[in-house]
Amino acid sequence: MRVLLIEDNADFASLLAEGLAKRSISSEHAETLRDADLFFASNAYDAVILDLGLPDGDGVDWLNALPENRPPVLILSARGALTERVLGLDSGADDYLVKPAEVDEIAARLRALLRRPGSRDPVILSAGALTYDTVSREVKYDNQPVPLGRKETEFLELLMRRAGKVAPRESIESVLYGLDEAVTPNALEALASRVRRRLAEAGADNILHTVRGVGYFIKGDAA
Amino acid sequence: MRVLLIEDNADFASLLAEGLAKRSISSEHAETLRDADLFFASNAYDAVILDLGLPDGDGVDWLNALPENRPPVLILSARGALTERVLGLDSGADDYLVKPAEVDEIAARLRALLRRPGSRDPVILSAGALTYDTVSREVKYDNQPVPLGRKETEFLELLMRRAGKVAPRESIESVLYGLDEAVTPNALEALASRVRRRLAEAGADNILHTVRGVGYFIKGDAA
DNA sequence: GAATGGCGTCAGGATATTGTCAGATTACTC
DNA sequence: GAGTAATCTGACAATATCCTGACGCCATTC
Repeated sequence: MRVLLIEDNADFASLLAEGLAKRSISSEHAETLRDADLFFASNAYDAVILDLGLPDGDGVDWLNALPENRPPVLILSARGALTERVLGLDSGADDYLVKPAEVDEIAARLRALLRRPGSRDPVILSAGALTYDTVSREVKYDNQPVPLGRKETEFLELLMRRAGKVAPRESIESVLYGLDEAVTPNALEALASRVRRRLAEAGADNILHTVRGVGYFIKGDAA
Repeated sequence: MRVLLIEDNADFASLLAEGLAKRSISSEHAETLRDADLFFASNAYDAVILDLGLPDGDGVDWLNALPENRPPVLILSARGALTERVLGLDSGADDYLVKPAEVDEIAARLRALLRRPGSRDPVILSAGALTYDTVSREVKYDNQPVPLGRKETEFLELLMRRAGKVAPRESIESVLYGLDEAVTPNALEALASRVRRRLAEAGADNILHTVRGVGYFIKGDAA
């Protein structure tokens, strides 16, 4: 396992690097975000350990600027307040630890992060000019907010998570309504109709498509 | 988002469930591992919140017994010792929080977990340039979608499942139409004709072949 | 506690799918 | 090459599926 350690305190960094090495995790050390960019451009890492209080910018901003197919990021910060932790996680970090932290736990969390392969979903999903922020749950078309109800939003999110692919009816129903909750098959159709109207009112036409006998889908970015 | 909450303390569980609900995370509650198994067998969850000190066994053991393509698991335990945390994470948990924990943070960590989708691989059958997604029920030729009706799709799926081999008439009929449903032998022929036309319109010619007196087949990948 | 908006249900209408029929076409047998 | 049986295909009608407007209930909000 190979990680990039972004940390401005050189003493702490070397101590941590040594501890990780003992646990078969090799690391490279960047002291600034600029250095981190350089390392990042030329090497491939399995994970990133990111400190937040860096001399040349905020770690969270840097995180947001990373490409989608980045390795998992573990924030390791002295800022331990709840709002800080939530902000960090919702900015796309995969884990958040507060200093001081034991090396054993850092190593264990890195292993946990690497166990789940596959590209992560981006914080913001998009399909054409339509975007969905998975954190704030806002839907926008051409950067203009589209007002949607809870169920309506859930429905759209589900479709955007697999944009371009058809989501089968039963699959949608089992997510929106539980399996126990008895609901008319028409409920979903009414919902789709409402979502279409809302989208049309925002200028988004011909977005939500039906596949008769199967389900619904939204055209992906490619098409 | 839909999570399974495994927690023996009913008061705490309902409090947490309520808090999650306010953040648009719906949850179902299991008090024992046995209950959890039942819920798990019949429903699909996006994530699991797992308490460790349960009446009928240890949560970590239960975790180990789960199948590989399980949803992500967040352990929420009063046991906060370092060794406990490392053990939990190395047993397959994707995150570990120590009680008491803020609902905001739990929600943020759940969102972070869901950003990395595990194995949601669709099963895709293929025969030459023709592909069929068994989940979304989409047929494509040269990555271009082929619009098909329900029966038409069913017919094609059946043939693609045994691509290269001939599917006997009666076998096809018994699948498409029940045994009780009386249907003209011509129904199948009409279906095949329609499917051929649809495929031809998508540029796929000479795909669906007839074996006189036996049935239909599609050439496999080898040929 | 009233008002607002989301959402499930019902009903009527629109549309696509599919079974049936009939005639044309193809493949096999002698 | 003719005859026969099986299959193909176009048109049409029946049916399943879906869309949408109206209504009422429930939850959330002020």
